[in-house]
Amino acid sequence: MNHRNKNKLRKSKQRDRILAVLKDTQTHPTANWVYDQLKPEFPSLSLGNVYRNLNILVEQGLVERLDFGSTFDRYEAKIEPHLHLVCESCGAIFDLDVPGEMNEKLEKHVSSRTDFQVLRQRMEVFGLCADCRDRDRR
Amino acid sequence: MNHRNKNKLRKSKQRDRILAVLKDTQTHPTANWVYDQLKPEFPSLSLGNVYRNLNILVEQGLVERLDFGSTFDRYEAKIEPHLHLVCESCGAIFDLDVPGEMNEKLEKHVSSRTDFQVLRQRMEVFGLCADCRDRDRR
DNA sequence: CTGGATGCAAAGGGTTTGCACGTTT
DNA sequence: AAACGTGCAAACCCTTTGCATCCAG
Repeated sequence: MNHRNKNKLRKSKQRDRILAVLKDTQTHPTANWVYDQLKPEFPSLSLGNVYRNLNILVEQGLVERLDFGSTFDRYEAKIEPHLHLVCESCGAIFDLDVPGEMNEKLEKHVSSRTDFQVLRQRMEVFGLCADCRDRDRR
Repeated sequence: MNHRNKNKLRKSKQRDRILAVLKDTQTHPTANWVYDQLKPEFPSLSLGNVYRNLNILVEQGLVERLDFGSTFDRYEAKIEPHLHLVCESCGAIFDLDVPGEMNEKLEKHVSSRTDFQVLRQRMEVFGLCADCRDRDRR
């Protein structure tokens, strides 16, 4: 898919800042949002380059690509495993910790029944956030 | 997003067959795969119409759209909640049951800590399937 | 008859890529 | 100097949509 060699990566201010922006935010931004954030800082920045660097960061394992039902990808800097609460009405995404031991339990469950080697997990809950639920009640 | 009225849906052989194909398969097909399956049966079938009907079926809650990292959507007929094992090497997707009570536990966890109303859950595990793991060992 | 369903082809829209130039090592 | 990084714009590709036609109710 990609023939970049991990050992040959150079420093790049743009890439550094893209990662920093992702680490700073509590949201789960789109590539375009990241682009908007950095455009003032790098007036010549191109959206294509944001995509390129996001892909590199994902390859490096520093950033995770999120794929919800929406039409475009969202990204987040990799942190502790956590649960995503996705509002199906307004699209907001909230983070929550995973119930204790649940990750371990799930992995054991898979290992005990299959030969699949688990590298990472994803748990998501879809529904209505408080605001949208209230709005629907009117 | 869509202004179709659920009460005004008519029967359609194409839509019936699309759902049937999804129910018959153990895989998690793309729209194009479904199209290929049905093209011999409906020589005039168009890919656009497959997409239209898949969207209708998703709206009706009969089919679920899956969004993994791949470039195109996959679909599956709605059945019992289950776990997806996604191979990051070959893209294969396997189903597995969810450990007992885990769904309930997760929902209680969310309800007890937020005002988020849970409608559905998604649990996925990414890693390497047996074949790909063996291949990597060579 | 009426209005949803379909085929066809064109348009959409997020993401990727080729190329020439800029930058890091 | 060599090779990766960037900007720009065009290309990609899956998905959606407009429109004339078809068909179920």
